[in-house]
Amino acid sequence: MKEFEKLSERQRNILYFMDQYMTEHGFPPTIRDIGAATKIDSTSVVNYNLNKLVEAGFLERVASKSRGLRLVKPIPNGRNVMVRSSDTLLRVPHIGTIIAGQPVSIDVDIDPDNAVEVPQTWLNGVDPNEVYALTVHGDSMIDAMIQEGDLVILRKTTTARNGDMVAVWLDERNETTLKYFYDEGSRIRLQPANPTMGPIFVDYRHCQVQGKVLSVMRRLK
Amino acid sequence: MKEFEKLSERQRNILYFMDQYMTEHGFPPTIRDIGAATKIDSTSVVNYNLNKLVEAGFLERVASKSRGLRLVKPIPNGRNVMVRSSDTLLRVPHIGTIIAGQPVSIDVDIDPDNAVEVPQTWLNGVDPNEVYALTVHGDSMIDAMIQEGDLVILRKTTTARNGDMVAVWLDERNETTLKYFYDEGSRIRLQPANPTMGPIFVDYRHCQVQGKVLSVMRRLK
DNA sequence: TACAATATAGAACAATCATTCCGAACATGG
DNA sequence: CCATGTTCGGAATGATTGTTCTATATTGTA
Repeated sequence: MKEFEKLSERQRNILYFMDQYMTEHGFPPTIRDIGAATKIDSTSVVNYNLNKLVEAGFLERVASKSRGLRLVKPIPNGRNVMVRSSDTLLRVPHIGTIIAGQPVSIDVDIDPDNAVEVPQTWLNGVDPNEVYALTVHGDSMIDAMIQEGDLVILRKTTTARNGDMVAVWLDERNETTLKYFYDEGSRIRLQPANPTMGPIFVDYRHCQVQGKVLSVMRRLK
Repeated sequence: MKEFEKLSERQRNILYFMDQYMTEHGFPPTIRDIGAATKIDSTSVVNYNLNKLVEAGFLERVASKSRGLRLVKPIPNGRNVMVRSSDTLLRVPHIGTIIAGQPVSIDVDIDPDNAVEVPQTWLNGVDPNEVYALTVHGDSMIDAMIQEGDLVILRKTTTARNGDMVAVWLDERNETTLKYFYDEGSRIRLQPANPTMGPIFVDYRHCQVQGKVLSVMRRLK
């Protein structure tokens, strides 16, 4: 990154030390800590360079507060664990599994312990309160490019717009499936994500939307 | 959580405030900050309760250090962003795309601006420094249950164990692909994730492992 | 070269901050 | 009820820590 290279060596060392100290201790170092670590034995010089780093956008400071220091921009080859991230982790209730042979069951009483932590980004701006997660069971979602064990993040809804991937309950076939939704007036076309597979057509009365898929996450072993 | 309920109201308030203050400021509050927020106007009482919380395993303290305080156990209904043991958002360098017709290119100088924020959980405990992310281009990964636009989280490695899903470069076929890896001694079997598709067999000399897939994330529109 | 801007060093200062001590209030079990 | 342990309040103490000031180098530039 160009911006990082523009910094003086001392300033880069300060950032590296901040990064390391934060991950190690969970709180920022003092000016004197920084000085000791970067071989600057004048607090004013450390202070000077810290202000430079604030100007450069790498740090934020809170005046007159001990350790009133925070990394706000990730640094190359750093842990960057404690960098204030632009994203937030949200706890999404994990309310069960989705199996082909059953409608999705949405429990009313949500166990807060039973939650998945998902970056807010992956909710596509949807209100977190109407989002839930399901684990996929069985291989029947293969035509949706979804396999056993995948975590599906859904938005609670009973309607859908064309092009949405939705979880639908087909009472005629007695199965739940994940497909792209297209309302063709006289019928609903449900298109598999896998382009090698053909669509299925159902009457809208036999096609109950249970949720709109926001994202799919798969964890390999 | 049973253990949390055993705490006094003051102690629970302290934890909530800690959690809030940490996410807001990026560093822990002082004893006086805590006192002001929880309506305890004696620093010694705050100090007393902080030590109780250390005994209960919710906090860690560093003696005689300002703000030498850290949450080590997630609290119910808290943000828990800065809790050491809870899930953390990590910045994973997003170093390009994976396309069937090309080997994966791993740039040496990583641009930290080009990063994806991923919950640490999804790294399966792998050292964050050897993890990178790629976006999938083209439909050629369909047999790996991966489609256009998917984000693949990989661990940098040139070796693989049986059963790993790996990104491999097949110089004979001139393509990169994601498959399950099985060393059968005389040859390498590369098994698609999609069970309806058959494996391919290659000589190990023509099968260069570029990374092990840790997880796959798909964001629907 | 001369001038200005930037960077460094050291010291003194002032505010922040954790610790400690004492005594009182409160609870709990015998 | 008493005895014991826990929790609390207030204040004093001393160490930690950020800020400021002055003086000196270093660098870049006209």
